[in-house]
Amino acid sequence: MALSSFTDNATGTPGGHDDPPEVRTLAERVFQQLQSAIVRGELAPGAKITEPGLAKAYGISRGPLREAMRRLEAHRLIERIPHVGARVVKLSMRELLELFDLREALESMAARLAARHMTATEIAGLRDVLAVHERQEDLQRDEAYFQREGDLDFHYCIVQGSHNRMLMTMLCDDLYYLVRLYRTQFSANGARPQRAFVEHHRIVDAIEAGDEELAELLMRRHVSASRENVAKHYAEALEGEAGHADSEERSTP
Amino acid sequence: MALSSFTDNATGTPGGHDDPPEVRTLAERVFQQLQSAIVRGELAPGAKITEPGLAKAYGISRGPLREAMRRLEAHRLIERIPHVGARVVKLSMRELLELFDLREALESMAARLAARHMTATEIAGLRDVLAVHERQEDLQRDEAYFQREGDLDFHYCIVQGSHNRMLMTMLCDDLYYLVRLYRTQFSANGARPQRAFVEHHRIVDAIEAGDEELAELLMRRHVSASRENVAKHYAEALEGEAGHADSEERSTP
DNA sequence: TAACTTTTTATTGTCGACAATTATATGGCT
DNA sequence: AGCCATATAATTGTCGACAATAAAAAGTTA
Repeated sequence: MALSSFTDNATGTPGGHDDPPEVRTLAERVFQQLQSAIVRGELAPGAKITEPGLAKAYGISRGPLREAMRRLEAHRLIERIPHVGARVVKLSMRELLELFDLREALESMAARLAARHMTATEIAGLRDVLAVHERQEDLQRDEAYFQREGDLDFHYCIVQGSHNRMLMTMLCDDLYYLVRLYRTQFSANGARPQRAFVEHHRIVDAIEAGDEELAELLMRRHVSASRENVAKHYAEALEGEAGHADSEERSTP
Repeated sequence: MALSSFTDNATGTPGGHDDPPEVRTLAERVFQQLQSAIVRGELAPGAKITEPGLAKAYGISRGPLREAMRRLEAHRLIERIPHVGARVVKLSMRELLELFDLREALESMAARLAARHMTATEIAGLRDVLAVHERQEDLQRDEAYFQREGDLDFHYCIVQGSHNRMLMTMLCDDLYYLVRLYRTQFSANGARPQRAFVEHHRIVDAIEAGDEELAELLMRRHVSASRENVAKHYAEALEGEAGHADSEERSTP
């Protein structure tokens, strides 16, 4: 059971093909398209979003577009100021570290619940995901993919295994999109694949053993280690280039 | 510093007075009004929300109303089905327990961060909140108030003390409204004020001592105890009245 | 030239109306 | 009577246009 519904979810980048009426309402469709565009970096962080521009670009009216933007705002992918406008969110390093704190709290709980509720078939599916990652890593050393999407697939499975629907929506519908946004924004290759890989295996072992506390602890360390890794890379990059004029005010015509 | 911005936030229930231009846009105003109406139970759980009806009731057009509804949907206060309609959310017992798991994860993290980051003045303000609660409880035994709003004020302060803005918005803007909704929906008086009170004090002690792990542990137990208390009450109420015809399909004219 | 005021422009907020879809009511058939 | 098909009604989805606000440009004065 290799899930691909999370990795490639965007139904129709501009020019895509969606013959079956996947989503029946315009607002829903443009929401997904904008969500994907922002997460992939096609809409630059901090870029101003002008309603007539986007409406014309997507060939729809401003009504559904505004509803989609309201949803994006609630998901923290854009920031709006009344009577002024909306901009694509631009994560600062501080907010990135805050995001890791949230992940540590929520995903460790997810691991605990997964150890309590996950079925045998679900655990088998989780092992399959790890096997796919191992093959991917072993054959072509495509660490970027592993760290970028595959890692999230693993965490995605754990959350699903928690059988807590609120936790699932909160992590998968909200936080993970921010995580992916940060990964494209900071071009964070992460690059500690083999270590993360063995940590993943240990977590699955704990889940399979039904050891709630161990699963929680290991997941907590796993996320915390990832956080420290990011913080370290950031500190290095900071002293490497001190003071650079960053491009501001990019707009979308 | 007794904060009242969370307890009584609703700017203008129908018939209220808001002379200064508090919120400048209609969509924002009707969003807050609907949010308050839902949480207070003025809009019954499961009630169908019809757009022309609400638009006429609030004296606005359907455009801003739909934007407000999209925000309510993202905050999980209403549920929408395309081309069918929207209903006020109706928390099941399972979802309520899921909510407690989320609170346990997030608020324990908040307590840990509060122990790390809270300033002396913030801790003093927190003590003031507890003092107010003590007076309230001691003088008039108004346990309902204490358990209903005051308890949330305490948790609200802790979250503020975490200095994690993402955590703040996630708990205060999303989860706490669901908590209040559940409290009105289940008419959950809770009724373990003195025990919760001493637990609150212990948590503040740990925060003041800067003991991150203890603060986290105590908060975790505190939320978990509240969860078990609710589950127990539910089990009792369940065997008390077995099989009752519940009113369905209440609409808002 | 620099700073302030006024005018112009563009974007956002709001509204009413039409089209598409679903729910409801009516009528016909076994 | 009960069930299915049709027709009606109501609600949702979408659009274009106007009003209100903010940003940008032009003009004026020291």
